Amino acid sequence: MKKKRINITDIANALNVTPSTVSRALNGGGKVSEKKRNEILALAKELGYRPNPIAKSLLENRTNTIGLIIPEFTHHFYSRMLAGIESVTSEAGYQLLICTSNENQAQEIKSTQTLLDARVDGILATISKMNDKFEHIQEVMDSGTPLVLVDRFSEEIETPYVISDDFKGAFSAVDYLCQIGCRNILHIKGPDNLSTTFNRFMGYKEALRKHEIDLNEELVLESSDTNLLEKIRFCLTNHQVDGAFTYSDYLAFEIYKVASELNIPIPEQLSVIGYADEPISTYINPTLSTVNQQPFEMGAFGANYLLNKINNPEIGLEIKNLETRLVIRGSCKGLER
Amino acid sequence: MKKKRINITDIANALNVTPSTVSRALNGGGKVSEKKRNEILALAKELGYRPNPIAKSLLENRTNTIGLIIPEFTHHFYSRMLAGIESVTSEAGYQLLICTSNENQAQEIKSTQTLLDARVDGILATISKMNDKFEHIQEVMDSGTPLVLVDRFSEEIETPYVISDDFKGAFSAVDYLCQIGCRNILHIKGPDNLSTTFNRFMGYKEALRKHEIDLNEELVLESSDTNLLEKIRFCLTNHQVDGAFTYSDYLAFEIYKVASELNIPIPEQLSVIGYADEPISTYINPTLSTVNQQPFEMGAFGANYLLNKINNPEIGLEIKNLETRLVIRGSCKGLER
DNA sequence: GTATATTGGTCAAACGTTTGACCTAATATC
DNA sequence: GATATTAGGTCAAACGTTTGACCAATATAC
Repeated sequence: MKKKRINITDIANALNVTPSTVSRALNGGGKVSEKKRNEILALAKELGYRPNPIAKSLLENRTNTIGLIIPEFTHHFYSRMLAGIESVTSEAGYQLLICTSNENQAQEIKSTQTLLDARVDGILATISKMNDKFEHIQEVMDSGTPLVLVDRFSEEIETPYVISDDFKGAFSAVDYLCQIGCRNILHIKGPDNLSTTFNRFMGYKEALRKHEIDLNEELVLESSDTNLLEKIRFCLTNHQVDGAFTYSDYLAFEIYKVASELNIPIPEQLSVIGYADEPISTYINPTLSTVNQQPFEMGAFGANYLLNKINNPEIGLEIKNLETRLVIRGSCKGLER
Repeated sequence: MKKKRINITDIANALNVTPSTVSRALNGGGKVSEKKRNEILALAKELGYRPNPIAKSLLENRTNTIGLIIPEFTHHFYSRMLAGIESVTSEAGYQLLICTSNENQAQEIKSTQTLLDARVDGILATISKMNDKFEHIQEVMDSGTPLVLVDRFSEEIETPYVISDDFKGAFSAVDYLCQIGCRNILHIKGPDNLSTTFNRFMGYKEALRKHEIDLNEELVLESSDTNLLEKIRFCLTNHQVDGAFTYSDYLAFEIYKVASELNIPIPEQLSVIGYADEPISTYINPTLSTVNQQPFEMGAFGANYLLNKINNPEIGLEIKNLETRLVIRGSCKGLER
């Protein structure tokens, strides 16, 4: 059974003043003599008074809470993002109400409803992979609740975004591969319909163009392909592939698998760069070069952005493209030779 | 600017009834004619009425929110645990307020304060690694807020626990190593002062005892040792080590490193079992055998336990020891041979 | 035909806090 | 000495909801 918390009226009664006076004493709003104020402060401290934020919320129509919707907890990327978000919100004295969508639109809809019902002051969300309906997002925007979307972009929703610069990230990776001498660079694309898939592919193409390498369509594979391993095997065998850039680190591991099978040494004969900088990358042999998306910074930036928007509702819609960081490890030849 | 939400009084005014009637109509508490109820329900739906949980909280002295304190987001174990917790709380219609301690006691203290201030209905926490003060935990208990601790145990705190059965987990691993014929089994202990470290070590010893193998103190190393690699090297070279059981998967990778250096083939000459079933384990070569602690189930169980305790405050203090699951992969010889 | 129960509602308090409006006594201004 | 100002408070409404107490009208029981 919850113990009764002492409240402002208890203090008021004990000192024969009104709750208003106690409130003003505690919040420093003039109108109370130095003597009374000290008495009140002392008693409040002694009794361990802590204001009830619920009463305050009801009155002020704000909860000091921000709502978060993420697709999953279990991906390292989202964990780091979450850590970044939490570091900012907790510092700013905001609480964090968390929901998952499990990449499931129905659950995402339910989550937005939950957060709106809870009267959060703002929402930070990563839309789920499978999305074709946007009414629930529109409803959030219509409600006047500040909304910032992170990580994934959708043309259909006009709101501030904080995303990672996939184009530049991919470009930097493939540019590096070209610089170390790769000429036949394989690319494995991500899931269809994701802006990230598209942008990384564009970055790949742009880097090839910069180095005057013709795009070879046969070297572009789809991760969704059911016999992806087969296709990789075919490419490695027949196209003198000397470099590979994959949509994710996990896809890079598929390349490792086939390369090891075919006795193609990495990095001597094949340089590989993945994407996301999964922790696994440093444990695998050889350690995997990759593009770090700085998810912590992304979360932190998004949270700051949202807090800003909460306090300055007139802030417009902006798309913030965060820098990535190319991390070169054992899976690539070095630059100097 | 937040749009005004329509409330019970708006509906009441529109239909010329009192808020009480609307409330009773919505909550089905008799005393309202079928006709009026339908009118009210229809209008509520049309206007998109959603009850304000804050007002309800103030009145009922419960928030339908449970608070969570975890040491980190970024460990796979805690991510999974979090997922388990969320699956239960969201299903039960509870919200989740999340804080991190960053394994830092000061922050843990701040977090408990935050959660108590927020008037959460219960707290689920994993105490931070470094803990010597317990007043803040005591304060939670004194406040009458139901508390369930997960993952880590401390003798100093008397409250329900949901922990993983480290003793049995370790026992099953070492028992397996013995069964496949290992006789000189190395163990690397975890951080001092952690109950998990102690219990896993006890499980290791008990399994040796079962198989009538004398404990060789020289085969027991400390992960905190600054020249751990050196020590492993010494053991592998001089003690004919044929099995290894480590406090964590990461420590197992240290063994991989030294074994590869010394050209000791795994699993032919050395079988290795780690602990925690990090996702990395299936990507490393050879894939690592390990003890899965079922963190998702742990989180789910803890959350269920807490919800139960919230609704039945008289529930006593129990220590629930969850089963682990031994996962045998490429780093161990098979049972039949 | 009176007493009683039932139906369908209203009223007001309560939850804890803040805040504008008001009040009184003392002090300052001229 | 009359008036204005100030300091130090009090009062009550407000936030949105629930709920026990009350009430009037109708239906039921005898």
